[in-house]
Amino acid sequence: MEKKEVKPAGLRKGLWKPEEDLILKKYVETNGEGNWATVSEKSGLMRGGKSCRLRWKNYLRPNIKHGRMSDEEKDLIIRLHKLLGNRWSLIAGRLPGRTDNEVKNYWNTHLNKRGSPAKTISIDSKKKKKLHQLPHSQPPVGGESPVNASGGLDGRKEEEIAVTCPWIATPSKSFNYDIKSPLLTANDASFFYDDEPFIPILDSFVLFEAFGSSGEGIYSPEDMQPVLL
DNA sequence: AAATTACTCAACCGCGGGACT
DNA sequence: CAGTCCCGCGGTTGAGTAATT
Repeated sequence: MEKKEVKPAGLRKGLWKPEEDLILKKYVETNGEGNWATVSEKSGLMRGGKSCRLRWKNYLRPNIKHGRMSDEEKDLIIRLHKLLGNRWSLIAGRLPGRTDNEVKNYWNTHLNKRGSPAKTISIDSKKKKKLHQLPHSQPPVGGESPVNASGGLDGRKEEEIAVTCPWIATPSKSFNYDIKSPLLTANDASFFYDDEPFIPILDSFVLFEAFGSSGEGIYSPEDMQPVLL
């Protein structure tokens, strides 16, 4: 399966100019989102579809919030990351006006560096999807690594999943160890994007997945309780 | 004031998944 | 079922800026 994007010659790269933003914005307003692959030829923008989609999603889309993260947002990011790992789109989905890219950047620059210099909780990016995107890069609530508990994943070395955040590594000292629910109730509709309807069941599923559903007995139903809505 | 270093974050890249044919 | 296309995701890069020497 060849996935290489066709890259017509002469496509612009790099920072977007205000004129380009304007063109893209007008294009989306009249044609709607989607069909990014054809945006460049239809709008006259010399940009690839991916670039257009990213620009729209991260900057031009209505209700995008820029600027400093509030303490509440920081806290939520930390808590959600603890639960979900590097699933930035899921985390961003719970932060109104914030994009996955922004959350990811914020984590990497402001929050992750609070941990060890060990660059990242990295699972080899090529392996990550094979792991079914389970956030085992971070031990969930409870401290003990599910990897250790289950004898390792794909023979990964322990160093690779080294915990980088001391407040996670030492849960008893974690300021948020007794995590309640970082997720909101369905009633809190204003908290979510219009185009990302909040589905409690789905979120429960995500959390279930995040906590492991293979019956390894790491997390009892009691453990699950606080995060299930 | 100039040079260097550190930091931030916008954008790119490669990949996997799903829809469609 | 296999191939192709499009979309979206997470990791990484590098330009721009701020801080420091």
